[in-house]
Amino acid sequence: MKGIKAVSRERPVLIAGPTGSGKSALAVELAARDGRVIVNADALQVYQCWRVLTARPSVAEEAALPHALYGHVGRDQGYSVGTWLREVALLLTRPVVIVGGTGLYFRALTEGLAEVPPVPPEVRAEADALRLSGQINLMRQALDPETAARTDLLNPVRVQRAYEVQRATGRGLAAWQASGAPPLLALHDVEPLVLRPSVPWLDARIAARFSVMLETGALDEARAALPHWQPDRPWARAIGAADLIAHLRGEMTLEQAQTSAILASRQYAKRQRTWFRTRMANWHPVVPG
RNA sequence: GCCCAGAUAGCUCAGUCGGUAGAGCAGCGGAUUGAAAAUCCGCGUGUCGCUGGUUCGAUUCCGGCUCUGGGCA
Repeated sequence: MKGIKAVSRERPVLIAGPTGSGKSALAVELAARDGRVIVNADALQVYQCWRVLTARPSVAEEAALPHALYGHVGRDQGYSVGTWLREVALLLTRPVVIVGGTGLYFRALTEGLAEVPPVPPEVRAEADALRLSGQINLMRQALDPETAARTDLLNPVRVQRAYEVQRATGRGLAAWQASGAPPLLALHDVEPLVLRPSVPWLDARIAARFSVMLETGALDEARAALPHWQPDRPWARAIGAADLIAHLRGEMTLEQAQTSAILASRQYAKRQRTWFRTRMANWHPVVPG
């Protein structure tokens, strides 16, 4: 890939990019050149149960160079930006290239994440019950004015998060977020790269990639996940997972599952593009292809 | 060849008792501080198949034509 020579050998490198844009290849190049550890910044590639479906590096690729935070989380373990950030902090003693597609993770890394105590499982369970029974209003009403003002009150999961923090800590989310924590890696101390492929180029890659996934075992992974399938769990949110499960259950043809998964990937890539465009405007753009 | 039903947004369709039309999906734009590959918000001009007629006015009613289903031969 062009322009790599200009990338500092000393500073940590961050690589963000939409799904299928070729981030991993770029990370490998820089890791090989500078002896960096490749650190995952993708919310789904942390799960052990998916490798092919989440386009995680292969066993051979993981063996060839040091990788961290890939496939190290079990189905039943909780995981979040906070968990990820704490894990990354422990890795920064070595040269790294942090690569992934999760904008929120990069945001937390370079702008800091408020230190909010963890929400106990019973509070989460209570809030889940409220959301699932459509009682968002009850949760909305429990918020303090400051928190309510900066929360998207039409978004159930945002309301639930604010409610959970209020309930668990007796303090509003806004108050917690006001005491901002310093970033682990400020933008001016790193080499921030963002891949910005053209839409047609990426669409073609996404479609081709899903075919390769099917040829290299995506269905086997889905088959293995089938007995444990719980659509609401974070690991089950991997794009294409629900479609392949539906196919294995005889609810749709493989072709339908493929079409649906490719569509979902394109829509995801679009959301990523929006994040990168508006929130990574000062990152260094790299055009692949 | 005849009969019936359709032809409206990229797709599937609704609707207009005649005053130039609207949903879902797709697409586009946006938000996004602990489930983020999640979740949420905003955006709808399209020869209403073509062509005559009636009418102040037709996508809407009438005739013809074309195409697509289905049926009868």
